[in-house]
Amino acid sequence: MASEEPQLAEQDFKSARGPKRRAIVDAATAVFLEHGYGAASMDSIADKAGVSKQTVYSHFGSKAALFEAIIEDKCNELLSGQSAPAPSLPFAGTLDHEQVLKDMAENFLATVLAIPSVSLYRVVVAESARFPELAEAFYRAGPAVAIKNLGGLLKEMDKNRVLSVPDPVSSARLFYAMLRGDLYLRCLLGLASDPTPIERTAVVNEAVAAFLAAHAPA
Amino acid sequence: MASEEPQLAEQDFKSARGPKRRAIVDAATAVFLEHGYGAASMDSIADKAGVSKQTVYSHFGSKAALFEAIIEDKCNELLSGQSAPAPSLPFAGTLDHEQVLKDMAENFLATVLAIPSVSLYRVVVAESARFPELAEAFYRAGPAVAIKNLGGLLKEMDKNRVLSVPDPVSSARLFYAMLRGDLYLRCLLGLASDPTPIERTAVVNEAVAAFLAAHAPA
DNA sequence: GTCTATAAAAGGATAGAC
DNA sequence: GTCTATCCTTTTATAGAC
Repeated sequence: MASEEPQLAEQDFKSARGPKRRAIVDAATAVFLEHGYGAASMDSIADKAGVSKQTVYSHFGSKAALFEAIIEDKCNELLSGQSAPAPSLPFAGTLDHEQVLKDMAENFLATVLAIPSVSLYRVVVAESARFPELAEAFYRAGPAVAIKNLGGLLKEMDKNRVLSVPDPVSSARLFYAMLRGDLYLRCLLGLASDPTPIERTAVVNEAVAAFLAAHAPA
Repeated sequence: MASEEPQLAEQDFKSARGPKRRAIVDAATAVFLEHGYGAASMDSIADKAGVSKQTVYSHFGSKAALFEAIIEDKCNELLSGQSAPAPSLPFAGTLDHEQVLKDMAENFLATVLAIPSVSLYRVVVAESARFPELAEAFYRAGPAVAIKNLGGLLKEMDKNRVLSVPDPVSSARLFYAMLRGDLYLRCLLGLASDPTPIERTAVVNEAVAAFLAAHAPA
């Protein structure tokens, strides 16, 4: 049944069936990320998209359905930067492992400290009780992938004896925890906003230094 | 002006002016922490408190004012466990510094992973744009105090040469960042709930071990 | 102070024309 | 598919009696 309507590719989710859909998606994304689920109204989304409210309901059946579609899509988009399986593993031992970790840390922090990621995190955490599937989708698209990739890299470094990493997955978790430090917390609370590259680098250097000291080869 | 009405002590905030006020505070706390600001209705708070809605408005003028009073109070209450200035500093050098750090870490994790703290954090982060004063009050009552206290302790340990801590405040931030790891994230997302002491201890041991390795005396 | 109504407004969702 | 107009529930806030 319904075999004539195949699953939409990621690009089609936004643009398929006319340009109005794209306008709705863009508007809903902006409104939900800025105001959260409760404070976002279907009226404001329709206004911002330049369409009538009924058109919004024609494309997405309800506010909850629209929210789920937008947020799940945004999880995959924003966190896809962490999906790269890291530098090709066979070369991990020959590269400067400190620089590899610093690059990964920089990339991670630049992503998660950016305003869209902070907004997405706020919304997902706030609505995790009402939309548990979104919380799970967020975790799977972001932290889970990042941990898995870094874990693989650390395992390789352990084999090459440049680091001592008896439990690569735990160490990967610890590494990202170190990066999600005080600066991240202050961004989430709105006390700091859009940190400069200098601030990010300071966090990266401190975390990598501590991580290397804790995993020095025997 | 108004000098005849002194500032209320913390206890009086809840119980002064009749027991109904206390019932309202308790009900509002429960409802706001469970549902967040937007999804909480004044009707549900009045119902849960067993009073009429008008009584709620008589004590607190508006929903926003009630929210601010409740959340700020809860920040001070929940995070006061971190306010103890740590074991008396003169003895810091003579105690087992590893055990001191483990105890602090245990105490910290037991506090922040508990359901009320997780709920409070969710609400404050979610509403940080609408109530920036609450975000600041949260940071000052919790993370700022904890960092300051641990920083003082680390400074003492550095002087006593049991650890090498050139920048005590940065190291304190790093220590707490390590503790707010994957388990904490999963609790915020509702993917894990009320972790067991065993799970907490595993995080504590890993974080303290890494921290000690990174700050081994020269 | 406290309660029972009652505004007054906002917001989610639908009907029906084109 | 899209729009205008409307329904109806929820919700903040207030009026007025006791």
